[in-house]
Amino acid sequence: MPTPPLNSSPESKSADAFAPSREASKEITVRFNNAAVEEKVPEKVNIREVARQAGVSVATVSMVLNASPRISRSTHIKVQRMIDKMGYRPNRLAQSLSGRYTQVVAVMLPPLRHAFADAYFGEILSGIADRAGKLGHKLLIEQAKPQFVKEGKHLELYERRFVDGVLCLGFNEKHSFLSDFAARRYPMILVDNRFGDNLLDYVHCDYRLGAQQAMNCLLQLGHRSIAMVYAAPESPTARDVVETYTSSLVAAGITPSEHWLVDGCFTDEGGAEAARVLLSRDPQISAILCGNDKMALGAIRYLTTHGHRVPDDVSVVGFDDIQHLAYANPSLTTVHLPLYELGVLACEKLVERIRGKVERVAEVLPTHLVLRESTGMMRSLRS
Amino acid sequence: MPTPPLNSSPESKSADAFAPSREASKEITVRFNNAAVEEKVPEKVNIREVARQAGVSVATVSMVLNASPRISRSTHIKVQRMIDKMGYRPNRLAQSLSGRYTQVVAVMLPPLRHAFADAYFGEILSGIADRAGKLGHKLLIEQAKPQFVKEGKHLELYERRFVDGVLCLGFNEKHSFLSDFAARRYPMILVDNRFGDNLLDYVHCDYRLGAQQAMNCLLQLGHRSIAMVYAAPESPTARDVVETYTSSLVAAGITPSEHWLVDGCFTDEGGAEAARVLLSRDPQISAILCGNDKMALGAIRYLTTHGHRVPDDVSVVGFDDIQHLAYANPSLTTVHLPLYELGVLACEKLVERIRGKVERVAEVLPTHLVLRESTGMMRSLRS
DNA sequence: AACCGTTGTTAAAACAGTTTACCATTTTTG
DNA sequence: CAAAAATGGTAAACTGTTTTAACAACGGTT
Repeated sequence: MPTPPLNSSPESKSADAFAPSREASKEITVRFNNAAVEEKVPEKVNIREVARQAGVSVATVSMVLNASPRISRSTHIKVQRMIDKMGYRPNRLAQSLSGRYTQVVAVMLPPLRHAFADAYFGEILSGIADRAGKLGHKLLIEQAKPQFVKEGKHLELYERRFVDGVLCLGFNEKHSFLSDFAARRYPMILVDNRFGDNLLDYVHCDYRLGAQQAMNCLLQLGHRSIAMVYAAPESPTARDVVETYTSSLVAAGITPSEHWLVDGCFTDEGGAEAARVLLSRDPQISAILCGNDKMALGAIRYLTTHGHRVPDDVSVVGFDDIQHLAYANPSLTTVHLPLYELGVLACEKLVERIRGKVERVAEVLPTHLVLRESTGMMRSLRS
Repeated sequence: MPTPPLNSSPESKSADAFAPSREASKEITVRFNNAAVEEKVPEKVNIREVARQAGVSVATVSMVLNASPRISRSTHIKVQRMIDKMGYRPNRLAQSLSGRYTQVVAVMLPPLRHAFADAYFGEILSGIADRAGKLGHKLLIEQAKPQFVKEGKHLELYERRFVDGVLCLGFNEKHSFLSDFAARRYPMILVDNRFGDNLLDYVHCDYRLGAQQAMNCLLQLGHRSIAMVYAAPESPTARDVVETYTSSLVAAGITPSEHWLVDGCFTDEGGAEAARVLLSRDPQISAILCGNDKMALGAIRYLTTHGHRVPDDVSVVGFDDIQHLAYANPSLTTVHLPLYELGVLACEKLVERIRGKVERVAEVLPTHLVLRESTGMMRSLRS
């Protein structure tokens, strides 16, 4: 028995907040039953029927529904009352067919086995879902399996009018099919990355700033031999981190060494292996900057189980600030990425783009460093 | 820099498999460009236009699209060729409006802060997404926030024709609004739980079997003082585990003690705290059965940091078998829940229910125990 | 030769809304 | 007080499909 059902959740507020919902759902039941009683067969109540019962035209009901200013107050009330009485709900297939928008947004995830269970994606998704809900949009999720792209289903999303726009999470420059969207001017925003050619709309965290914050911290603590576990060099934002790492060293008068750079594949195990390789290459290393928290955790696990104390011997800094890691031992100093906010922003901008309010989306969100226990002063400087 | 983008993924197969997609998307580009060249303004090509160009009626094109046997081979080919040439894609809003189904299924998650980043939900979701894709269905995700339910949006999902059916993950008997679905005969399947009144369709893992497997293991290892960290007593499947735990003890001639039962709230920290409480109540306890892996991990963390060796002093068994935990130290013995398969089955059954092929869904999937390092023989029995 | 059953196709009627052009009333303006 | 403008509402066209009933054309029976 898995994951906390509502009421046993840590934030019991959401559990309490749920209580009224039961009454609410009862109320709805009552309302629907009333409708059923009054009209014997309320099956399939449509706008025409409402218009007839209210003694107005179909156009009038439609305008009431859309709060058109051309309808007088009295008519509005009369029609609205009938709508409520009959329990009428406009069919959104018909609305979208005749109207301009579907009010649906797709989220595309990469074809990783655990894409749906990922803390990083999950945090962004939460932001997207919350904002989409507020904007009255529904969310469609797709995993961009090779087959899916091969059959052109990503374009079908628009062309068959499933959605108005797409948010793409976890992709990088190698996924060139993303350019198909831009080529057809279909609204699409790349989330937490960008393309080198800058033709795609994007919204991402300021990885340069984040890397700078992490490096400033380590340098101020007196570290000179600072290694880095990177990943996914095909991702521009990932390259930002490596470049900033290197230039920070140079700016501090330190000569970067190729021996200090290892690919950790963004995974737990990759991070552990990277730590092993780094220390075997250069035992002087006293700090490691990791491209994400998972790799940082792997590195810490390797270090602590192989006679290196963290942070006494080696300091470790991560990237992401994913949940449930604040409790790790030692807890992880990491660059906090505003992923929830990023999701919110991405969704907001996408809708603006769909509505034609903006032509181009290119936003960058600031990061900040969260100081915890995995970093400490350079050995030689401690009193 | 988060979660592995495709190509740096551990299963590099999916990365390789992705390569062809780029060519595929290019091909599509080419095809669309051709269409554009041939017809100047291919904007909004619809079935009427295809019919005109092909010299047949609209009905004929529709029947070709739906592979009706009433269309002759020659006509079929002629029309299909025109469809391809014009790059025509049927508008699915119109299709659904006129037809019976939307071909969309909703997944409803509880309003937990990290519902989208949860390993347990994620695994089920993967199964659902894969099967939905194969069945030609799209997936809509909703979080059942209190406000959402209060406004009756869960019913709107059907009534405004957003979806044909709903899968509900992570809910229990306290969420009585779920009964609204059954009351209206809207297709809905409760995933990995059931309701006491048995009025709701469900698909869940065999928690009794799982608990039995875990208990058999511990009893065979010689343990007599076996505690249990449960959670969410309002969940019938969670109760299954507690009941089986108790009856197993009785069957083994052991008198269950209330001191052996603590609520761990399904969380990491809850599990740690529960372990503390248990051992303070009864230091004799030599084994702990936990209602999920998170709590088991928390318990192990507490034990190992407080002078109890796992499994030498205390054995721990979890429930779920979530990924990335096989590498924990010590690795966790746990009851494997077939969550991916559960998702597949749930989706499959929901579609059958939608199509009227079945009246009722009530399926249970078997579990199995995964033996790892967190369990061992009772101290006194070791040689 | 009149009748019947296939076979393949079509016109027209759903499906359920939005939007536009137009038409009466009123109200305001010159 | 007539003309112009504003107000409130409506009929009809439109969105893009599926489905049904009807209908030719044709070969095969009596």
